[in-house]
Amino acid sequence: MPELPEVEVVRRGLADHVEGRRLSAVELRGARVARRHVLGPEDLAGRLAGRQVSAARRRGKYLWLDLVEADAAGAADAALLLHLGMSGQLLVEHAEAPDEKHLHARFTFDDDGPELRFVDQRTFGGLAWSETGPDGIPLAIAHIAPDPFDPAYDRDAAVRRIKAKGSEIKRVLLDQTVVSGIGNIYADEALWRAGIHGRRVASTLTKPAIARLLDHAQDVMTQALGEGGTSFDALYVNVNGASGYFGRSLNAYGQVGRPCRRCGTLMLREHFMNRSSFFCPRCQPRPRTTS
DNA sequence: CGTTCATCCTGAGAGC
DNA sequence: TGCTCTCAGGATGAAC
Repeated sequence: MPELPEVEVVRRGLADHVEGRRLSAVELRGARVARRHVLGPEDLAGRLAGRQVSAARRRGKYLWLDLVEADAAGAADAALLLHLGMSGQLLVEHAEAPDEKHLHARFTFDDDGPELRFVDQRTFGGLAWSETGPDGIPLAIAHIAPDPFDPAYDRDAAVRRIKAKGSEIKRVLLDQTVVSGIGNIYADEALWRAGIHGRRVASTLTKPAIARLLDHAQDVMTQALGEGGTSFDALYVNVNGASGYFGRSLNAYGQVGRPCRRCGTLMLREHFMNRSSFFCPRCQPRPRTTS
């Protein structure tokens, strides 16, 4: 659900509200939310209690809280990894607020401040403990490529990898091991801006075209972040429960039947990987061969 | 090895 | 109203 801009909005909220605070207790409801933690929810809660949050960080759509022993000065060597999945929310709330229907985790701190809650209707998201590598990235997400805003992002290297792929370009954009952070909305937006149909085979694109496509993806995510992210409903909110406004600026995603904002041709929708793709048939001509 | 697909869930909205 | 069906901002492991 949330893609890079929406996750970054959440990260900033975490940085504002939990950095520097010391966890007193973590309540985990049900086994599913911590299913990635093989030792079980009790073990996870035990590891977290007493730890201090030194930073809220992000790579692609993954979030994590760097954890240190209370008042320690050294670099974090462990992290609480968080993923919002399709419907996850992290909310900063007072303890008196009634529990949400799909509340899966409650983090309380050893101060008088508000608690942090993980709420997730579908529970595709979840929490896990991870050691941190020498580069500061949790080992559990070592397979996730840098996103376009990461200092480690190497656009030319990404272009070369994409150029070598025989898959359709939209699949490659969604592949988090190539470039992370791009999901279904921003893939469609970037393809529309670049005038490329998602079913084009990646290797048939020129390297300059691939580079432009990646830059469009970066640009559209920058703009979305500037408007607080994209939200169509109350599911996609920041830590204070507020929605972003980029939905009004979408040119492709969800625009089926409306005129293309560039050429006026009616936008189309097609099924793709058990979801949908939206495109302009004139600006983004479908390749002759579909595979 | 790389690639594709089904699957995990709940709820909203459409159509009958 | 209520039922059935489709669809949803994602990632993963199993199967080829």
